[in-house]
Amino acid sequence: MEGYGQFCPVALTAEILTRRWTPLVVRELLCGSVRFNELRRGVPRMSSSLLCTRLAELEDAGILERIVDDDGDHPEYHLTDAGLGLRPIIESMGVWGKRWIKGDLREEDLDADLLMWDLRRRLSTENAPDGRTVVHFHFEDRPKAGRDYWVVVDCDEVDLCRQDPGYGVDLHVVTDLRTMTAVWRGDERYAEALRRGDVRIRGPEDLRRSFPDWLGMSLFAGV
Amino acid sequence: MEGYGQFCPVALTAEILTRRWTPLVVRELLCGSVRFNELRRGVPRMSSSLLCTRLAELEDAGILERIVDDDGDHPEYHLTDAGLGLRPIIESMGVWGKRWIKGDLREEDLDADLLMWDLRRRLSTENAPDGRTVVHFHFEDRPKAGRDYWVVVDCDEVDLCRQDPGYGVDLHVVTDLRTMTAVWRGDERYAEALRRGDVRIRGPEDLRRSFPDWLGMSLFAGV
DNA sequence: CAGTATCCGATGCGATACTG
DNA sequence: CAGTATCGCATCGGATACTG
Repeated sequence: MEGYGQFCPVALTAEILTRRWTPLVVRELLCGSVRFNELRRGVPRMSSSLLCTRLAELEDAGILERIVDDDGDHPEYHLTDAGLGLRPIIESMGVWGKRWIKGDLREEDLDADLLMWDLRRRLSTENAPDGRTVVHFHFEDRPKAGRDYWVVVDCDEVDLCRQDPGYGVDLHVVTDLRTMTAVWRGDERYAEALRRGDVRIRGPEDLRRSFPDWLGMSLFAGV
Repeated sequence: MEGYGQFCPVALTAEILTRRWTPLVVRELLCGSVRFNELRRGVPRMSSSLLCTRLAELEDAGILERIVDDDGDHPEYHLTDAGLGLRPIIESMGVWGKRWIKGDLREEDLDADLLMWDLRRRLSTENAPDGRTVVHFHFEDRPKAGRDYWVVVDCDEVDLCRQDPGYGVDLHVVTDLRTMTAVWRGDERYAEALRRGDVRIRGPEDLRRSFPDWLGMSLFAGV
């Protein structure tokens, strides 16, 4: 891509930051992803080759460092100070999007994998019950293959599975993807969705009650 | 351009805002440009057809309104509230660029037309001398055709000319484009450039002395 | 002044396959 | 797991010319 031919700092920043997928890769890094395949899950529709290219560009721009531990060969990508400095940009993009992009989400922007991956990351282990808790999410409007997710919360670890991990399920959540996404984004209140029956929940009373406290929501839900 | 297929507000914003030239068009609008050809001068390397397309996209996105006065047909582009809400994004991009993009400006990012157009806009008429003042900028490193600019300050109006307006010149500024750009961006202090002889100035003592007070600098010079 | 229209070329990017 | 390599198409956008 050609540059803009402008000395203005906005233009110089735009040259780096407005390439396709780049803001989302930075968002993932800011959210704490460090491994290649972690990043991939945050931008599932991006090809691995393009992710590679973008990571290299970001490294060239001094935004991240690729760190290879000398014993293992599991590289990690860490934001530099310059990279951390991008937070206000990404954050204000999120705030603006939440505030001003109106209307229902497009069908093609719903993505259960992504939703569950985000949810996993923001789930509050502190507020979750002690011991191991398994939550089964069932998106009844999805095709069979992509309908079920199990979230295993154990101490400060959260695992996301596509198969029943076999420990038994403590809490069943039955809903549709659009509703769960809206709740996650803070477009809709959990309690309200529950009341309307768009979310159904099955399990012991105390778990059902505490669930919304540790479920977590999008970073921008508050806007 | 395909979307990102994500419900995340950052992704939704990025779909609109990261198209080529779009952030710069928004920057111009935020700086107060409202007419088509005003905007063009702020993004001189952008083709008029593409500017058209972008303006239409921004209108569709609810970021600006195209206002046609019913008597004349001189449309104006005004940011909506949503558009004004983009300021934090553009501003943080500028701040980041100023802070973190290091090294000398590339030769191809120097642009005398753009510099003078920016400078015209930020010149402080309040601090300028009373009556009409003509400042002649001469970029000695530029080819003959793009070397000379005259800035006419009169009350609260500032005009930029490519020909000597013929009122006589009150202040001559001789420099090179890189130095003037660096001073404008706040990378270099005016006084320092003057001392080093990279800027030479000719005219009455009082004008020479007050000049830096009303010359103005980039919005991001302070960073 | 404020755009449209048209054309064409580069290249960005998606898809797919392959590797240590 | 963490990438490379290759290929080919679509489309974006630059250039240019034209208009009311």
